[in-house]
Amino acid sequence: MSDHRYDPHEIEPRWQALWAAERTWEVSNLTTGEHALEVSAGGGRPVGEPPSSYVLEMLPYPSGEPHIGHLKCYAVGDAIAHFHRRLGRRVLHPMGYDSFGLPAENHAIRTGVHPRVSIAESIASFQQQFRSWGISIDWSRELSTSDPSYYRWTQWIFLELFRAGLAYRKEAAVKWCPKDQTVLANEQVDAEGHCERCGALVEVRQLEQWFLRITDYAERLLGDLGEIDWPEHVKTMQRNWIGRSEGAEVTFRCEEMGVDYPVFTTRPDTLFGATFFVMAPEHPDVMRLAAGTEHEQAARDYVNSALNETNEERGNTDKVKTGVPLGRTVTNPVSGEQIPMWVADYVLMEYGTGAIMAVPAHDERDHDFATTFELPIKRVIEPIDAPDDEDGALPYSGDGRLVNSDPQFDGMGNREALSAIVSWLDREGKGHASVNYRLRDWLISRQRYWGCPIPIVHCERCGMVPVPEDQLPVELPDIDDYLPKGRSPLAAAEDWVNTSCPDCDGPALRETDTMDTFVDSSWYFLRYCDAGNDSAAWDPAALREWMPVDQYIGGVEHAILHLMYARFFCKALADLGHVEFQEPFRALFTQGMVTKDGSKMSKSKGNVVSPASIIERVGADTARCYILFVGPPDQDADWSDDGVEGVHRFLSRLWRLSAETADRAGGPSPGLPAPTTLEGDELELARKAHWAIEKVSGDLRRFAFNTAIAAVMELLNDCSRLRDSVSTEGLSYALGTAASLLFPFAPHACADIYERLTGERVWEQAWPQADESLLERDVYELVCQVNGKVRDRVQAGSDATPEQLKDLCRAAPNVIAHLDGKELVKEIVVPGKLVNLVVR
RNA sequence: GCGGGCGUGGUGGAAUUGGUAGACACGCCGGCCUUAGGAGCCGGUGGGCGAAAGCCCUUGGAGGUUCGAGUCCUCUCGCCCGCACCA
Repeated sequence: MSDHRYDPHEIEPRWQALWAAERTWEVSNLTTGEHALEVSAGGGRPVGEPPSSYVLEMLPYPSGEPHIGHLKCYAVGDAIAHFHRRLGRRVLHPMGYDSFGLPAENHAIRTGVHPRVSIAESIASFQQQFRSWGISIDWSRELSTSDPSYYRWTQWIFLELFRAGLAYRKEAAVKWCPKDQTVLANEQVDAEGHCERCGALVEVRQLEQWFLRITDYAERLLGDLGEIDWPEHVKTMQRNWIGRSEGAEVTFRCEEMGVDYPVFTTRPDTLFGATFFVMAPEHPDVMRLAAGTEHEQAARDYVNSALNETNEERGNTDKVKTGVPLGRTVTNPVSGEQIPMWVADYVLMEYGTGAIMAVPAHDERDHDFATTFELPIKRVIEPIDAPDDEDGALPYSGDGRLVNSDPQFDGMGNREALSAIVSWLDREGKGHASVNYRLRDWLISRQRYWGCPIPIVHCERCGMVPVPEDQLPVELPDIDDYLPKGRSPLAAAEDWVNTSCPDCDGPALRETDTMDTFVDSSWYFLRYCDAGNDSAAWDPAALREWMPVDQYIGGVEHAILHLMYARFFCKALADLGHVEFQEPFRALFTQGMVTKDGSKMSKSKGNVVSPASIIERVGADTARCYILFVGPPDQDADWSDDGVEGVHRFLSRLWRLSAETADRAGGPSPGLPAPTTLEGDELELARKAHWAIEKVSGDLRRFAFNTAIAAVMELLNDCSRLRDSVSTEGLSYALGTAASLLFPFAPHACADIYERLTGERVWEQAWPQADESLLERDVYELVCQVNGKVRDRVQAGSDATPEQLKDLCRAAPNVIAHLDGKELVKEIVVPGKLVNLVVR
């Protein structure tokens, strides 16, 4: 035994230094001309591989230090990036930081350190650690969303949306976080009505805010999901969030007030069963309707208490229904009946029109309400299977035939009646077919300091005026007091706020709200394509080269918000002529969480495994391999220190055997020559190497990194077993292949091994190709079954005919024993696998 | 309630198209080497019966389709995730 010892602390920094010095992972844009020749050469790319690849992991929020989840995400992305490179593709694999936002600002409030300073420290820490992980990043394109050179273009995009009418201001009932003192997007409030950031109970306030018109894109956001290679559960979440419902808008008229009230319903077929009408407490007409009636005071009390309810209280479906009558009626447009108007908190202002027709016989909620307040319940749909069952349970929401409606509809199937009734409403001018979405417009303004300023000036004479492009960026002024006071801290920066109108030069005030950080991250992947451009957000030619992103990688927690917003931005920018594609991310991979002892890592539980400490102990290659080996990367994985040791042993054995073999060979063998005489163990080992090539290549394409690493482990196990019975050349070939295949997961150790064995750089080598002739075996083990049970195994030639296979099976000793005295009724032959004899 | 997913040895997991269940690893047991081992190497390891050959059982549970089911179908239990008074 020689004194070779696997020492990641020597190996890893050495290769990192080389990659940094040579800028190995940088790619330039072909449009600059530098690489124009390279693309035509094709670089030995296999047929069917596109010339370029954009591999992107979701950009990190730089807070403190990277955690184990980052390690997993970048281990996955880096494996894909390396694999694509070695398939001959030019790979864009950039890095940046989502550096605006509340955590940095709250930290500033606590410590007095300016967010710009604390963010810079975190970024330095992230960058240093990412380099210590050996991730193959093109650092020349690094960006930070809080940098004026970046947010200048965030502001430019905002103004493009503003000019197109896609950014607008309106007063609305909005979610307000009393602790963070800011407005939140609907998506940032959890189901129980808590602020996603700080957990405080969210309140509702009427405020004028900035919105982006994402609802205009609801249909396209839904439809285009069919064209992208995303996990089905993420697409489902987006579909549910968009919440498309088909139905009709039907007008109910209040004759006393002379006002028409449209409602949205998915069940116009039940219109004849509408026995009352309910408005949301927030509906602007509620108090006007109740005024002067005996119910005025009760209605006022009810609305006040409903508005003070939390979402949690109000959303509880088990709660007994509450409401009060308004003392008015509306006309049922099909029956002409006068039905009473009510106000109740089970109707939501933000969905549909804020008012509903109530059909207690065929809707559970309306039924509860009608039961509580003894309102009439009128069945208009009868189940077809039980037409005589007059006492059939109500509410009934299934299909059936119409009863108690109009003679022209009675007896019709309800689905047929639905369209017939809608056509009738349409002809009478009382309604029309309609589609409703759950999706709301995106509220993007925040009354906070550390965000991208909204580039608008408010002028007394000209109104809202966009800041001219040549005056961008509107830079964030430095302030001393970040404390939220219900208006943006920017409002206190008077020198900055007071400005002149770009149009009339008169006195004007700057908009003091900043943008939601999701705006910053909705376009960063475009900026990477042309990160250094200081005359435009991007050169369209640069986007043409890289976009859309070939493989996007990140956590499922962004399944709805970030991924929906980024898709919306692309579609809006495409409509404005700035990009030429509709979908930003062709393929998406969502990695699972890393837990410890079965639960989420957290400081309070004291179960945090820090990447820095694990790398200090076993090195980056081991940490990266372990996190990919522990299980399928889209599933949650529990961190185990014992498991890490196992992977470390594997890398040690691979490195040690390779170093010894390189010594034994007396020097590197360029080109990794395969052994020429292939027989016996030599052949067996070569076959194993080619089996591993085939296995790892397939596994990488389906993100099965755990089985890919297991295949290399098997190859190494064979190398160890056969080390003394094969030639040094044969052993070198197998070990070099192992290193080549494992390189995407353990780049430092594998670069080191490959150089020792061949003198060459593994990342410059084409991905190995399996030799078909070595994948086929001339003999294999034929499984012999009787009645589906394995009874024996015999050697069979690959070229044996089905008849010969049957004969072999029938001749197998243990098969004979089970055939004894039985009648053979059927023989199933699966060539290459098994023969099954069916006997009676 | 609606939608999606999962359930395999002591543990993490494998089985890609309906074709040998348990690859690979952890852990455990035994052995070698060692002054020592939290180093390294070799062997064993789903359960039951058996000296062995071998036989039986086994992928949450119950049925079904099939020559053959972890994989497909029906029902059922348990867990996880998303949405939820969305008209």
